[in-house]
Amino acid sequence: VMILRSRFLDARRKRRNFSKQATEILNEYFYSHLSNPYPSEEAKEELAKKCSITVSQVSNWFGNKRIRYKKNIGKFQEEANLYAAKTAVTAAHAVAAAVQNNQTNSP
Amino acid sequence: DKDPACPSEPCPPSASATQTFDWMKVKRNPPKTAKVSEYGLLGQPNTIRTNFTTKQLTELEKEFHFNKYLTRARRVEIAATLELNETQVKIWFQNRRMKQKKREKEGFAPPAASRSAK
DNA sequence: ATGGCCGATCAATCATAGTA
DNA sequence: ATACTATGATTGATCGGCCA
Repeated sequence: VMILRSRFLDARRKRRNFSKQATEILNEYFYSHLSNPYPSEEAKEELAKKCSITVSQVSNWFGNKRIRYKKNIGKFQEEANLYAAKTAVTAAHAVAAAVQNNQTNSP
Repeated sequence: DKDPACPSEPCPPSASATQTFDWMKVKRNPPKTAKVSEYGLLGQPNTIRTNFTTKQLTELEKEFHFNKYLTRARRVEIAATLELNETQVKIWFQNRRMKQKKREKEGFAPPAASRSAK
């Protein structure tokens, strides 16, 4: 038991939580792509830059987020709605623009 | 990115019915770290993640620095010596190579100056 | 058709940061 | 200081795609 513990003597485990803004950006992406929260390599690089973290960290974040989210969807419902509403604003603009552009849609 | 968006958003009053997408249903098959030959009875000799001992890891690491890739013969030899499956040794090397590549890519300490200061 | 490798991901766990 | 929870990282192993 204690033998197995030695493997984790790596000092590299000095975790530092990401900044609030970074988490904000990551969550925004996650919830606005909830149907498929798998950012492409390019998207990861972009997120990494915006969050000032590495691409690997972005991957870790999404990996952990996805697993933990599906493990207990209910626990994230509140957070999900929060970001859903936040991104809804942006979406609304796009929709509004689209609607205006071709409002010739009638049943 | 795609936009299968909402052809018809039937979300009445309730709320943003955050549905259950496929990725949330994904389930991985349990590890088949076979070695069941001995036990014809119990169904799971080891269906869980193997914890390599320090000794095994040390040996694997040493071999890795000698050769990044294994030959069939070497794999058999190491597997026998460390009491692991050839598959486990093979997989360990693959993961090790990935880890190596990842380190070369961003192997230095990122400044990352940020304190959440919640 | 077969088997190894790659790249991405999963899933469980470790160790620490943050919160009560 | 104490107990518990949130979260970043690590890693054995799986999944799908590609190639010899």
